[in-house]
Amino acid sequence: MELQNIQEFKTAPSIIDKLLSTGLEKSFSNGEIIINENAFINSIPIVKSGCIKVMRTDDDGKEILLYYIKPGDCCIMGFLGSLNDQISRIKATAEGDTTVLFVPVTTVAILNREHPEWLDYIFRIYYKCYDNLLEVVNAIAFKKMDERILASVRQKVEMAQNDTIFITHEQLAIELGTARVVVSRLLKQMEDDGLVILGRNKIKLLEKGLL
Amino acid sequence: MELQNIQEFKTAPSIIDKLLSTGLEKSFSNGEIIINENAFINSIPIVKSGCIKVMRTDDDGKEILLYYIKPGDCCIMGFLGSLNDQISRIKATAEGDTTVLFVPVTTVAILNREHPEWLDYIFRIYYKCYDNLLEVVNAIAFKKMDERILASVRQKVEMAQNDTIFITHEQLAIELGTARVVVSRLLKQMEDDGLVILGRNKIKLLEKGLL
DNA sequence: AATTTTATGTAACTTGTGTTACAGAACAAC
DNA sequence: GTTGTTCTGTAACACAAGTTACATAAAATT
Repeated sequence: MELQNIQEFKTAPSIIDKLLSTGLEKSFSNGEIIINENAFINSIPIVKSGCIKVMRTDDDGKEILLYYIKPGDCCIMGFLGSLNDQISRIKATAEGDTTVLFVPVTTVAILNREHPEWLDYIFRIYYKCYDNLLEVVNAIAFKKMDERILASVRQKVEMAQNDTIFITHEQLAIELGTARVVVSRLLKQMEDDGLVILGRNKIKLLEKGLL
Repeated sequence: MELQNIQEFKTAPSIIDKLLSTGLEKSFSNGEIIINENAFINSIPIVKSGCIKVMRTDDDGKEILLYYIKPGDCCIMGFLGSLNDQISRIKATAEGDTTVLFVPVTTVAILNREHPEWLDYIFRIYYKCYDNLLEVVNAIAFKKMDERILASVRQKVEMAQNDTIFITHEQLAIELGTARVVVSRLLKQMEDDGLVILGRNKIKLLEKGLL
């Protein structure tokens, strides 16, 4: 995904010039930390390729997955935190090999002022993140763990564009904020129900599990 | 709270003029619905006095409290939803007598373009809401119900600036997305532990409950 | 091949929360 | 005062999820 493909920038190529000329491109391999919890942020990461996984970490080390940032999107929390001179309350890691363009806040300040298309972009991404977060709240508050596991597997299958995903129960448990045994137990149940087929380090989603 | 007191507007009184000349002021009494779930939004509510309570409603009618919008703040989700021609996924009601200035999206579009101070305002509020939501996620995911009840009571005590709040267990239960019996049970436990004193329709927070 | 590490399966148990049901208390309406 | 309504207290139970403990299986390392 190149920046040219971001819908708001198509009519304003000068935005892209500004981003590329002042931004710093950086690559990360799977699992690498991009933004640490409690890190001070002074630039905004725009995903060029790959994917960023955004987690919230509790004071006592428990984590939970918030959402993924896909190519063409940016980490809006980084954006806002930097504007408000705040510290990040989230942890962002690379999901697969990922290339990120870090845009300094000084550039953002200029773009805010001079390019309405940039604002359209920011507001669109913000809405998306916010909406995602609301879904997370809803899921944690009202859904049972088996539903949440299935939803998570479905999402990963869709992202991988492959009915088989490669992940351990432990990793899934961390993302969902629960314990490994719980995930193993429920996945086994789902296998008995014909929703998935399990293997070491992999989960295959069957047609029945698609809906 | 008059708009003059919003920090970003102090150096840009023309924003206030624009808001007042195009906005529509409306008053609500306690509990009245300001934005309905699934309502289409075409204006942004800025709270002048009182307070707006923002809840998320599940498909099957279950609710959970997201946050409060206090005087000088605005409902950012309404803002974004309107920009993206989206439908509201939240329900906003008046918490006590509340006066709201509804600013049409057309005005917002102009302000975005012409007044950097307006953007500063929007971004500040946005950050605040986002941060609030993250705290909600954290609470639901990792805190036990008794902690959440106590936190809720503390928040209400602070907002009321009075150690006694007037609320039924049922109302508290709805806000926390649980059942009334659960709240009654845990509150009673908290009373036994000397954290609160209970009465019909009221909860008094004791010093021991403050920390 | 033998050993170690990592991932999974399973059982037994605890705990927190949701559910149902009902009784009594406080309050409001008549 | 009597009646009806709303709120709270409590008990008994159901169930989802967390916890501990250990066995087995698969992969990696030596």
